[in-house]
Amino acid sequence: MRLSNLFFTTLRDDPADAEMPSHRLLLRAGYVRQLGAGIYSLLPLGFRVSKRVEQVIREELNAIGGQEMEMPVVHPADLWRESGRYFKIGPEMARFKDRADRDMVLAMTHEEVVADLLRDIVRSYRQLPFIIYHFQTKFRDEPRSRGGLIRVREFVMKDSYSCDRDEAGLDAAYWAHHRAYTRIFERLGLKAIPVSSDVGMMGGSLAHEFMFLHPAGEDVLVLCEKCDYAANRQIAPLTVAAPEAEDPLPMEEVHTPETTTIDALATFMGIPTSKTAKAVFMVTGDGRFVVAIVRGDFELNETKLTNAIKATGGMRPAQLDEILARGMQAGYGSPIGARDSVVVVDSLVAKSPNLVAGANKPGYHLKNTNVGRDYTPDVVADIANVREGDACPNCGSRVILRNGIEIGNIFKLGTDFTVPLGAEYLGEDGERHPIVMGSYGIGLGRNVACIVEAHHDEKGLVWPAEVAPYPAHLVAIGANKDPRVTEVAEQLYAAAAACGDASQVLYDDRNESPGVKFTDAELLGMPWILTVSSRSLAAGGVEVTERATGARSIQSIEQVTAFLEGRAATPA
RNA sequence: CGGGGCGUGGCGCAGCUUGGUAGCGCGCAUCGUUCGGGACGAUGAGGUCGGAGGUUCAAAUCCUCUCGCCCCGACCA
Repeated sequence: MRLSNLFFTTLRDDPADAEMPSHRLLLRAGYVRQLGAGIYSLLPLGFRVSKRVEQVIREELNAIGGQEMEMPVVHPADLWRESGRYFKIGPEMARFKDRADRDMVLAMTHEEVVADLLRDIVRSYRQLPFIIYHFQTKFRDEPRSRGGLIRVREFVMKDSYSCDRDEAGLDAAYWAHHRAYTRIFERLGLKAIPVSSDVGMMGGSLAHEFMFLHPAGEDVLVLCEKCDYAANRQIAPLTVAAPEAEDPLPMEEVHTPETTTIDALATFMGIPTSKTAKAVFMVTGDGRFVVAIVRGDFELNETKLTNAIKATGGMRPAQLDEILARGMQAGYGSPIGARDSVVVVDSLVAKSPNLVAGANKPGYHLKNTNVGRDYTPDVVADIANVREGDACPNCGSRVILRNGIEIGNIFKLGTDFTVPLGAEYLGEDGERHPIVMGSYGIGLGRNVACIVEAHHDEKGLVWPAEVAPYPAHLVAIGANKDPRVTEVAEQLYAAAAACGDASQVLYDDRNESPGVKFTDAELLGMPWILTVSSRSLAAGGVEVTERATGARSIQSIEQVTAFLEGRAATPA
């Protein structure tokens, strides 16, 4: 491809809106353009990267027996009513009516469509198992998109679905995906850590997320310093030992002015935060008011809380008036005196004697509160966040916390969709059984962005060869001074073009100064920069620069030609 | 949804406080010179100042409403 003809432009200045390197560089180098919040166009260069990522995924999924197909983006709402998700999912699902006034939705994912196809097509156990997948657009109206391409509302995802006779089959398909994902991320140049994760709105019994470590990641991972334990903090169990038993002391109200935070309270009382109980007021999506009690030295884990009380529709912090309406007091909140509420107490609180809790009265706390004696929780469960340095649930060593970006996930769905939709097969035993499903996703754009996060420098993009839009960037310098430069450059370009894909090389044939061409070549980030100039010709051929290392050498025209024709792995 | 910020030519920005003919850098076009690290000169094109309403003799500037985008949080896979 000649740069003089490529649909792109590079920007000298950083766009004001772009903060993350991936966002900034992909905009500046002319790979993508933003259309709206969380909605992007892929320009030809960006599209080629995306297609190459797609190809890596395709190859590895085909290798585990995946069959590629395509499912629609627009679905009848009835299908989502059948699974129940039409009612469970909030405004993040786009809903509209067609001209005949039928309710329609934009696909957020495709479990329903798969289950619908299964009930239509699968009759016998002989047709199982199989894995189907597609690359398709999803729309999720996230309340907030951020970080450029990392978190968008419209995106292409590879989603695959395993369909099995039983749990054992699902298990095999699940781990086959696990292995395929490991190979995919390796090939993409992404260090991906598989972590155990919450099953979330997908339901199911087992799930892993493949995480790319990044400070801007929205998930917190719990990683063991010693062993290979790795989990999303949303589900990492708390392993903190119960404090030593104490005799319960009489409960006592104390005046504690202006101590609306745990820190202020602990300082005022002269006690460690671990001797306090913190009340967090939440409202569930299904309308319940929750008083969650964790120890003062811990934070509430909303995912654990959600699971502990089987809340649907998520959870939000309660508003002040909602708290007051139930006779409780923000800043001095307490389970004692809670009414019209679900009281959920963290397991560790239940084992910690004589804690200082709020009195539900401004300026007052209660000393020596004890679960069971002073109040009776509706639920006792592990609802607190693991902290850095806590003990690993696996080996007991210290855990560390890191932020991560989810670049892929695998879920054991089981029969969560096939039962409600009636996707069954007739087994060898002559009985009807629901098909057992798994669901596995990888977001293309997010992976592209993470590849950039992992592979760039101050000059620009540095694509791994596996996903680079072109293997090489050919730069002609001083073409109007020395006709041989044009001659050789054109000859190299023709050699690349002649071997099938006319796009083996990006050829900067523009009438630009050397500085512009070099700067753009580095910004665009092809793995090899091939410079033809009077100087290189005098030295015996083409100057070959490896983008990643900056290593330069002069190579013969024959050698470079062999590379461009695919006969040599590298030009140097 | 809460908090904060920003909308002025393709990109980055000034002008707004104190109303008075819309500016700068880069980019773009043409010509010439240049050609191994974002060249130089000359000439030129390009903007309903996000939108609507209002105040005023006069609005980019003041007021009201509204739309959009970014960041933090809530939220979400």
